[in-house]
Amino acid sequence: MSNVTIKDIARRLQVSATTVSNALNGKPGVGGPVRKRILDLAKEMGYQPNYFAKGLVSRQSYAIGLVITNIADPFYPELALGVQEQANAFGYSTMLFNTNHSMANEKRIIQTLGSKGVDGVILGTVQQDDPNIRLLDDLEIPYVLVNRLILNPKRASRIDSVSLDNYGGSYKAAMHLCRLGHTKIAIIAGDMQSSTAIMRTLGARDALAEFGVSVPPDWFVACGYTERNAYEATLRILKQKEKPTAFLAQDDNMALGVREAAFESGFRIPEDIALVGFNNISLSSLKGIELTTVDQDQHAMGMTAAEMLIHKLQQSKRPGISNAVVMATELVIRKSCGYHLRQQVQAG
Amino acid sequence: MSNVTIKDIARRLQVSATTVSNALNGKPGVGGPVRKRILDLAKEMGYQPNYFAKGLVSRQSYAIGLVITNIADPFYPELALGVQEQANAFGYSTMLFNTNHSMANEKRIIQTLGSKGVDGVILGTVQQDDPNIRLLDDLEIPYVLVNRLILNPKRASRIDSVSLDNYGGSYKAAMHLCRLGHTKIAIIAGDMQSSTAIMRTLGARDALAEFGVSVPPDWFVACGYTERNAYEATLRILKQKEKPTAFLAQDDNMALGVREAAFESGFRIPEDIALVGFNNISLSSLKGIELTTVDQDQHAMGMTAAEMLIHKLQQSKRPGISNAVVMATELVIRKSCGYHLRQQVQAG
DNA sequence: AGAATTAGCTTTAACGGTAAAGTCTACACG
DNA sequence: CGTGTAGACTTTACCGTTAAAGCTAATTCT
Repeated sequence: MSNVTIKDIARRLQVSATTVSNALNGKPGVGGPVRKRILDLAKEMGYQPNYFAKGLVSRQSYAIGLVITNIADPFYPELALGVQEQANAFGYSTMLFNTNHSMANEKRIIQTLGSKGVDGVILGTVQQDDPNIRLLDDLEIPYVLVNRLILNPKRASRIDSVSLDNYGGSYKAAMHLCRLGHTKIAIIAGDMQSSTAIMRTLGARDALAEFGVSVPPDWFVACGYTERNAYEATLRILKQKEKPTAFLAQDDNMALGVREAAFESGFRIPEDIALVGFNNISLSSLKGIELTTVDQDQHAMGMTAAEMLIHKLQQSKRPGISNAVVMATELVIRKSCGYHLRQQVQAG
Repeated sequence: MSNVTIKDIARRLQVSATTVSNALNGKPGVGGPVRKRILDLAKEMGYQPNYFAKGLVSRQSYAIGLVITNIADPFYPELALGVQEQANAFGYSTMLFNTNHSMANEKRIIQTLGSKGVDGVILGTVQQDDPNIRLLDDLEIPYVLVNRLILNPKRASRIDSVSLDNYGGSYKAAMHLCRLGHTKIAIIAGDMQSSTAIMRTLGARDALAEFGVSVPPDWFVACGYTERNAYEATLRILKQKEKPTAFLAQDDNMALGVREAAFESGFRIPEDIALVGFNNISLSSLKGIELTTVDQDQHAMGMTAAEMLIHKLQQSKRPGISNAVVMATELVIRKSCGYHLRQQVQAG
């Protein structure tokens, strides 16, 4: 941090500190020649305004916090990138924090964020009964939820959010399996405290119901979005006498866990077992994986969330209007459900 | 940000602001009963110290910057996670920035970081003739290089860094191909301005030289670490009359690009073409991919870099000692080179 | 007992920047 | 020719916290 201050410049030019400040900030009340001398000297001396002093006066940090579960989960990097690009475009910086799915961590992070004076927070980790929303309210930190939301309509109506059409995406995925004739379907769900898992489960069940299909309790496992847990759950399911012919994973990572477990148990995908994921992470398109999954645009979601937050920060006072953006999802049909095989049969 | 200040507490308790400050910071000179009353009231009123005021006095932000090329590159999330975990453990927060491989962005980011008053920077994007190192010096921001370094011994001796044994890892990878009998080997290199690519190239060439193998100019392509470029370069190489039997990719992403291009050109891996990557990103172990690659511990690298930086920040003045940690690499043999086929042949 | 120390507090000043209210000059206007 | 006023600048005060120095009364030392 350079240690040239406004006062140093003022002293050298025999003017007051206020004049220097005004000149540097393009404010009126400074004559042309003086202004030029100030600007020139500031550049020459490498003047950098002191962030803390500015923040102390303006109460603005131009920093926002992004809270996610874990940046190493392939779902998040694109989202984080979107947030950062948009934030930077508006002159904001981003502080990234990982909760590792722990509410206690979430709490600590929010407190840290508060004490660091961030202007706002983008929260991607809320759970349904999350007390930390209250904490944000108490600390008077503006926030926007991303990817997840609060379903309770009483609370939701006052909260800004950017989320996915999880219900619709999951509905489409389940429909796809039903149309391919599957009736024995297992659901590998995420964390049922998260709105994503709740809505994806709802969408899937509604689609299955239309075909009169229901999922036996043994075949519905909530795995908390980890590949490892999905892998183990699948091994267990595939050891049972009665086996499903299709797996609906609520996340591509978990789909990969299912995939590994299926292979290890001696099944082929898609010939023996059909598999659908959710999120369309980059590696799901790789040759040999070619996972049928639900696509959405994490990057756009991140950008939208950042834009929404900054917009909120920039309007002087809370106008009482809350905004819930829902982003579209799209089923991407690749090979893990065997749809391509069916087409060949039809053709022949 | 709560707006309870030390002065509010002082007024309510009829003591001076300094006494409140001392009590809250556990400093001596405050009597037991008064101290207790201050602490209780502070908690009751929800006092949060003002970050800017504290920073203005202490000149410490307890924030560090992490500069990488792109968080969406699977190489970085684990590194970022390691940095953050270690930083948090020492009470520091992390601001993440992506250069997108642009030096101009890197410059702007460093300036932003300077003006935000970060205590130090972990830089994962330096190039060989990088002028932004000078910028960091000028701004007097302590920094540590991670993953990349400055090779020029004159400059390097004064710079802290955490890097990989890129030479050794690449040497081992190339050796593996040579021992399998390959003599027609293409190298898909990264950005030759980066130390990683330079050292990996050196290691590979030295290993090949031991077997009398050299790489024709057409078969050496610097792709700037992107899957897309690697894909295109491979398509081009595989259209030539003379084709390599093995590809040495300096990065797993690029290896995946090679893989897709090879499949698309009608070749099988490993039967027709052997492939080695570098980094051992998580998806390289997936069934059907099973990429032979060079493993290292990004998480540990991130943690080490953060620890080194914070250690540097905490020792009062520059002791003049610089520290260059090199982390081990290990060849992970999977199926993309056909080593497992060869064993079967030997066994049969 | 008188001097020296100590605990427990207060006052002052400073960190760097800026808003608000002043001062001073030059010039326009009736 | 006096008055008003706009422009260029300065002075003062404050943001919230803390370091340094100062004060007072009680305690310890000799």
